[in-house]
Amino acid sequence: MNDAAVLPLDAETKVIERPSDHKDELRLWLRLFSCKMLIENEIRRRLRDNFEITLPRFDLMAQLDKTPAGMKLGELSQRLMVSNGNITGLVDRLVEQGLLDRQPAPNDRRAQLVKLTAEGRRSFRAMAASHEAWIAEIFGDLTASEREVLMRLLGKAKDAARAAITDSGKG
Amino acid sequence: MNDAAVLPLDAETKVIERPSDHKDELRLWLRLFSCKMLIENEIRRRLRDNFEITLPRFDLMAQLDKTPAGMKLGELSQRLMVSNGNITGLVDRLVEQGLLDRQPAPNDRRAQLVKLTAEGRRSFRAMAASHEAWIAEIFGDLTASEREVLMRLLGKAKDAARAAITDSGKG
DNA sequence: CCTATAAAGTTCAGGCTTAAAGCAACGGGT
DNA sequence: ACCCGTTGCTTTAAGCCTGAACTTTATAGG
Repeated sequence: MNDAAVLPLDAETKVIERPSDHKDELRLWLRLFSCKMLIENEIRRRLRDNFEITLPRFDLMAQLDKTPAGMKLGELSQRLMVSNGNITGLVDRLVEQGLLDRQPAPNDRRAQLVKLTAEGRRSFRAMAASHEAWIAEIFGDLTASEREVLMRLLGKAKDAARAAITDSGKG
Repeated sequence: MNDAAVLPLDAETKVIERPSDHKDELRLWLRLFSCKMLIENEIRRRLRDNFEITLPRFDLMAQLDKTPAGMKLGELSQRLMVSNGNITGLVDRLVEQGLLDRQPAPNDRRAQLVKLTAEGRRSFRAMAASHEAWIAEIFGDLTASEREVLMRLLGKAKDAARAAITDSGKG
């Protein structure tokens, strides 16, 4: 997933002469992947070193911080794009840490509403400030307009991906 | 990590009036993340449904397919950007499946060389063809020049991230 | 040769993640 | 009221992943 792994095209994997291969799309995907991996690993390390928290827990708290009214577990699962059962365990651990609060949802005895506790919110806000600065630092070498273009193209890629997914009958 | 979670800026999280916050970098990161997640989940599903293989195993085999001479475990760990111990287990399972082959490295009794077996190579090549087509399908809505720009900007982001990481004394 | 340091892998505990199966509650149709 | 498909969540088994401690081998300096 590293450039060094992709760029040195040897004789076997030469791209040029083939009429309709798709090596460049593949390279784009690999670069997207490695870019994400690089940043994520660093953020994970800093969250651990500075706040002794894992990235998944931080991400979950970030979602909750945006919705003070609380969220249902299934909603969290959609936002974080992970499986149902994953959220159950993650919330369990955060509740045990005293950062989250589960309560029955009104009008639906199946569902639960999850919120940040006061401590959870305080704790998250402190971390979020640093986190935001780290991200800004990492993307600092890009100009505002480059960031804008990147944002737009990633949006387009995302839409295209979603279209490809529903076409293939994921539902 | 979904746009729906990011775009609806309510009163609390308004961006405009603040002079030097970094919400746009954050949104860029979130979009990169969700874009990767969307594609990865779909690829994982297709690999599973069509070939009964996991994404990490496929990725590892992809690295080995590029270097017929074989790779050391540490090299794999760097390329895939995952930890050492992770590779050990992944290789164990692939060897057990008969897709990989471990052998002692020449001139260094600590190291091992890992290669695809004949079956592993055959198996990978079959999967790789489909995989490449899927990626092309997913990125199909982007024009060649859009892909080129995206590639360049992601490269720049990657370099910037690497710089930020080594600056902070990761060594 | 001897020692110190570094490097390559492994092991371990703990946590993250998925897919699949299961349970309870909802809601529409009859 | 009853059935039935759906939804919200939990549970389980298996696999993925990390960080840290550890073993073995290599390498450099005396």
